[in-house]
Amino acid sequence: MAKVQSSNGALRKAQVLEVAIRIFSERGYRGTSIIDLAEGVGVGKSSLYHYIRSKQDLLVECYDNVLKESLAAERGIIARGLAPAAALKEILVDRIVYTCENRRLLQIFFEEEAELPAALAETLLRHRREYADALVELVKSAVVDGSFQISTTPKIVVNTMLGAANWVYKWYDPAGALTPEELANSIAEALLNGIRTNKRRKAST
Amino acid sequence: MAKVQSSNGALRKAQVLEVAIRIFSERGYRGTSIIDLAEGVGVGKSSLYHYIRSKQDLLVECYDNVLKESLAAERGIIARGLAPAAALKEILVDRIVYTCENRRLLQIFFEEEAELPAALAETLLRHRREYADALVELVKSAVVDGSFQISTTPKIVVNTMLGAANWVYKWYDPAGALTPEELANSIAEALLNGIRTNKRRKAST
DNA sequence: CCAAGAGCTGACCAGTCGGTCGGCTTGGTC
DNA sequence: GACCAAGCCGACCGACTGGTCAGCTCTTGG
Repeated sequence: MAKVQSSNGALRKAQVLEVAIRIFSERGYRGTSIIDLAEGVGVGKSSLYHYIRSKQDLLVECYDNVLKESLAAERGIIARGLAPAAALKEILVDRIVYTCENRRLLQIFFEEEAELPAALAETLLRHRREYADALVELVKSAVVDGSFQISTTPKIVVNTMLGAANWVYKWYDPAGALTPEELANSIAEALLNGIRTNKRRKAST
Repeated sequence: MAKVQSSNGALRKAQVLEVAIRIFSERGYRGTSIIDLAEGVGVGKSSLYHYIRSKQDLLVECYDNVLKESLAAERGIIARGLAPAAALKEILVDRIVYTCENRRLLQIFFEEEAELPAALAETLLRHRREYADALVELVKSAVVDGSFQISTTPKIVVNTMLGAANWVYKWYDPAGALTPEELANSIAEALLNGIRTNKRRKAST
């Protein structure tokens, strides 16, 4: 009785990943023991191994999720054929919203690279480059079509934007006043329109 | 012979910290064993304990260094009484240069918070808030005096700028073409002048 | 009503961890 | 040439790690 002899199995597996994301993000991958995870799920530690093959597999799954989601989102937006500047903004906003809604997962994604098996580490690097390169191309196009006006290289511009967007995982507060969408639009506009060093305008009201 | 029965002691201690920064940043604090550090320095692991009290002390020292340096730099610039917009840019540039020159240290600073003893974790939070608050005040002043024109809250603007600046530790390549100063100026200008979504200009050439 | 198997477990394993300790080596100083 | 402390080390400690395994319990389908 009481013990429900459980739930579907696939559900349980998803629950394990969910718990892992929470605890990995709190204590770090290495600082989290299998027992921590088992307690988080509410089972003995041997039971975990019915759902995962190893602790590292959980981490790999985290990276796979982020990688797939990120690239798919970027490609999807580019495929819509918007003007470069508009596409760039959409990608930025989308990424910030995603980051807000998956802070813990993104923290793991950005802070546990050293724990990845060599093969995945390489894949990660390749996909990151691919992601950034697409943005660089968009910036170049936006400069050519006149909608952007940049004072440095496209690569630095892209890294600056990505930094501002990714950093959100460090400070976004889900209990805050703004929704992820509002926040994302604010940041994207601040970046694209600039904080505007206003050299010849006077302040009124 | 050959074995130098060593160097001053204080030198040795500095060397230990240097090695620790390198290896912590490569494998993570938890992924680094005392033996790794000892091998890095070239001594047996018991010998390390002549220079440090514990592994955690090394980490604490990393945080102390960054904390002291960051706040001192910010205060120093503010004390010079520049116009808010100019002070903001100086702080930003200074921070980016510092980040370029201490990538590994900054990586530790941003990614090992979970390993800190509770007392230091609190101090860290307080100092971070202090650092950010000073920037928020500068932004507010710059808005009031008309030199900035922002479309969102000062706090979001500051977090956006800090994100772009701090993220540099993730991608700055010391072998790259730009010096830290050049890079810092590029980023600061991109942020402050904006990537400028240029709505009424036409593209020529 | 029973066999099957999914779900779950405690006991166990070999390895590693951070840290300690007693004592050896060595260079500098009287 | 004797002494001494700084520097250094191998051996050791208890705690904990990720992972395995044989076997128990309970639900379900025939």
